Amino acid sequence: MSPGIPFQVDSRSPTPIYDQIVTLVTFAVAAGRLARGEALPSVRQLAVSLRVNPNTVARAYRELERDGIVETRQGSGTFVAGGDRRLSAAGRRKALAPSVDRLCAEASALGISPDDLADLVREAAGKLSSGDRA
Amino acid sequence: MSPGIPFQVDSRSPTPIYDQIVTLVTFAVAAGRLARGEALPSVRQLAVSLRVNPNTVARAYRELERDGIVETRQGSGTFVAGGDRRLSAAGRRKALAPSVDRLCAEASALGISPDDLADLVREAAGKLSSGDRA
Amino acid sequence: MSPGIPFQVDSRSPTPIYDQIVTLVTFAVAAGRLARGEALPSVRQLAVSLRVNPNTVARAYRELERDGIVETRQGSGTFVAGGDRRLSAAGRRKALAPSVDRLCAEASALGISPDDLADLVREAAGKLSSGDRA
Amino acid sequence: MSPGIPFQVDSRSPTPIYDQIVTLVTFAVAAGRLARGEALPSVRQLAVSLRVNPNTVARAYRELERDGIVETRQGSGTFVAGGDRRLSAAGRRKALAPSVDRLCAEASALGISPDDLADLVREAAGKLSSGDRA
DNA sequence: GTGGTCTAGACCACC
DNA sequence: GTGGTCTAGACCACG
Repeated sequence: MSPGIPFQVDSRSPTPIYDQIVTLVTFAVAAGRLARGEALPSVRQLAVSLRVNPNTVARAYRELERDGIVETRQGSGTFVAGGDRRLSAAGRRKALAPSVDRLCAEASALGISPDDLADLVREAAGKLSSGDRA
Repeated sequence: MSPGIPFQVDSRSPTPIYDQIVTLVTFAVAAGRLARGEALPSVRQLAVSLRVNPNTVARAYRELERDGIVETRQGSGTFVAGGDRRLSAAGRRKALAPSVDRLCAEASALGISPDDLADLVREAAGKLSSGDRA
Repeated sequence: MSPGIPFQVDSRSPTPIYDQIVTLVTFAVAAGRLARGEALPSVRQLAVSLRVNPNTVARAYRELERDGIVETRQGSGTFVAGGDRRLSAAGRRKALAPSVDRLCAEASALGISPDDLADLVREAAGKLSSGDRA
Repeated sequence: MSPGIPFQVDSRSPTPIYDQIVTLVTFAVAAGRLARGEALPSVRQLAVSLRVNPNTVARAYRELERDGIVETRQGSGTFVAGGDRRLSAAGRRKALAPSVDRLCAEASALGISPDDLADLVREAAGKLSSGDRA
């Protein structure tokens, strides 16, 4: 997972941290950036790297397992599960829609035009994808 | 306020509803879309329109009052407060930054490119601003 | 907190209950009777002890947090915040002045002399401080 | 009434203004400072003198009438009612007890000793009774 | 166990 | 009509 997902988490967000982790992993699998059978970082590793309580990571992994996204093999670690969870380009756009809508509502309230907002987003996303972090 | 804010709220969002209302009103004032002295919808009205409990709206208004964004006059209603709370264009962009970052992280995990994301956003924002409703 | 505040609340008072709680805690901190870092009773505990709805206590704690008087740690409890909020003797007398004035106005209307009033007050306060209870 | 009651009202108090007026008049009658048959100031007069909405004074008079404390005679004014509502010294002290208790609780939370509190009160009451106001 | 949010509905104060 | 407080009780997140 290290060389893939810009894995960062916002502890001040109202979205629970474990939920942010679930979303990011789910999305990474949907995008094929985490391949079938690939190992996820250990609970402790990821907890350290995200500066988060290990319980929180453990809970995220538990939910991912419940969703069939990952599998835990006792004593060996957590791995991306077997079934194909990749989404088409359209499916991935659809998965992102609620977040997009929420941002647009805020931008609209702030009086930021669609074009200006698109520019802001392109710029921020560009910065992210150059300087990734696991 | 009628012709101002595209006032909609997502009850499934992890962000508390009262917080969404606070954000939207704060942003609308920052953008100058709610003018000084202008009346906000009554607690009950807005509750009906958002399909939310009046207490939830009341809490949002209470917090907005503590923040000095609005003033309430007993028996008369809630109004945008006196001091100028408008923000410059740069200030408004900055206010939006955390939400933009969050979206970009999700898009990155989904493997959506900055350009594609920007297009998605422009499109969604465009739709919103054409068909408004308070 | 157990051996600290004579914590009682008057539900018939026009002063909202949550406000009475805020005042009492704020005063106790100002007096140094609640020390920095000390735990407050849990919301549910205090609610039972005051025979009040938990929501009412929660609201008081929320306001105290916004005022920087206490800090809440999720899943752990509510604690007196770090900054020093203690007041000098003069400051504490000043904080009490409005309540004193109000009582004096009532006593005056009742035709009770300043000396008699002082005696009444000394006596009532003495009883309170002997038989405390949180 | 002019030369009797230190008639002042605190608009920031959570106690409704009309209620403060009711209390003060009731107490003045209990003390014998307003005699049977004596005229109260007109609604408008008192409203001006207290800088308060006439409706508020009118409501106070209405409640006083309901309580049998005063009588309204159409076209002539409001007067202290017939029955003897004066209280003994003990009765007057008892009427004041709730207010005394409330103050003592606050003082206790502030860590002010009964003796110090009594001094504060004597001083404030003394000032009040020298410089009265209608 | 902790605090946090939300709903439903009652009652009060003010204009 | 307006906002404000309170209760009762459900459900969630976090440790």
